[in-house]
Amino acid sequence: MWLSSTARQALHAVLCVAVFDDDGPVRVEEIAAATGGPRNYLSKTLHALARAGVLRSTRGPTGGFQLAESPDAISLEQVIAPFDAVGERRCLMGLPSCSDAHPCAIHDRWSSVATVVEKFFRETTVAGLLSGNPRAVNAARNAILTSRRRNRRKSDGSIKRKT
Amino acid sequence: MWLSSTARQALHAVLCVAVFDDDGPVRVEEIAAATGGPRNYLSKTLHALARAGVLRSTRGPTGGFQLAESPDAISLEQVIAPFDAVGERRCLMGLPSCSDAHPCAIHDRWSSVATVVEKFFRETTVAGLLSGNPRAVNAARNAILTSRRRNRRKSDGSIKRKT
DNA sequence: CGAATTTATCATATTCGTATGATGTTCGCC
DNA sequence: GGCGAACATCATACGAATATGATAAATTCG
Repeated sequence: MWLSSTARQALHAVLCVAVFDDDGPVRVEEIAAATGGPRNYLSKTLHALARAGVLRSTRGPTGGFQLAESPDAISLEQVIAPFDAVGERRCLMGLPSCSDAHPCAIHDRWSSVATVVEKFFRETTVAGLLSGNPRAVNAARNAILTSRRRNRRKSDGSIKRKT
Repeated sequence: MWLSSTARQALHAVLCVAVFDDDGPVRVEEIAAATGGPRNYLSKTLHALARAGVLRSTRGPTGGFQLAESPDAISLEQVIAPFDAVGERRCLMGLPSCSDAHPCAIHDRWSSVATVVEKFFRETTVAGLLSGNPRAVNAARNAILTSRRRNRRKSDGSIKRKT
């Protein structure tokens, strides 16, 4: 039950990137340090998010990952979709013939619950997360910042455009 | 997302057994035929359900699986628990420190959704499934019955106690 | 241009859920 | 008791998700 490990990493990574939106790209190394995930596997995950149109990647020095769109245009479903099919509802017992027309014994009761879950992922946006809990957002910022401090990034603080 | 393959098999199997409650035990072979699942793996799954106190198994001829308790005393969570930890809520992003006291950026919004899901599995009972959709229940009965007819079980119809 | 930096990608390993086949164990019945 | 039916269990295999390490490709900057 619940999300796969990769989908969780993806959500966490997108939050890390979103927190630094308008401050230039965030590197894989920094995200890996902040989330504790494996670096190269994370790279693959982030690349998939870029292909999905959620992130934008730039290579070379000063490179990294940024949001591809405005935070309020990115739903959690978009972030999770490449790794975990949260959109397509399936029969709780795996019956292939189960549908609204030919419901299994659990279908009706489960449908109303599944609808709530799907609605959550579809309607919750990255912007919603950012505005929801300032303390958690600051914690994410700090995780990235300490990673930068450790590695003495040349461009520390100089790329910032907004704050 | 959603249930593991094994948990789905378990749900389906319990439904098959429940449909024949009071009609004597149902054999693994019959359940496998009805669900299309692999026989020995199903055996293992059913055994786990027996250990969990959901089913009762008897060996030898006339053996098979029965419900261990009354259908209204068995929740879907009990059926799923041995295979899929649906009870323990986890942080959507995998943060180990995430809790009500130290919520992550998604925690609060997600909690209310997760509560609905957990409540569903905790409060929906096997009896509820049986009473919910007579046509689906009949379909399950027939799947087992045709399996019996194919194998010409000696005790066909002779064990029935109620209907 | 050349060196440094960073993402992209490939080949391979590990782990876990799932599945298979063979064999052991218990039970009912003659 | 002995035979056959049924669950129990073990050894093994397969595949997908996850992870690792090495290498390629792109970009910046001096």
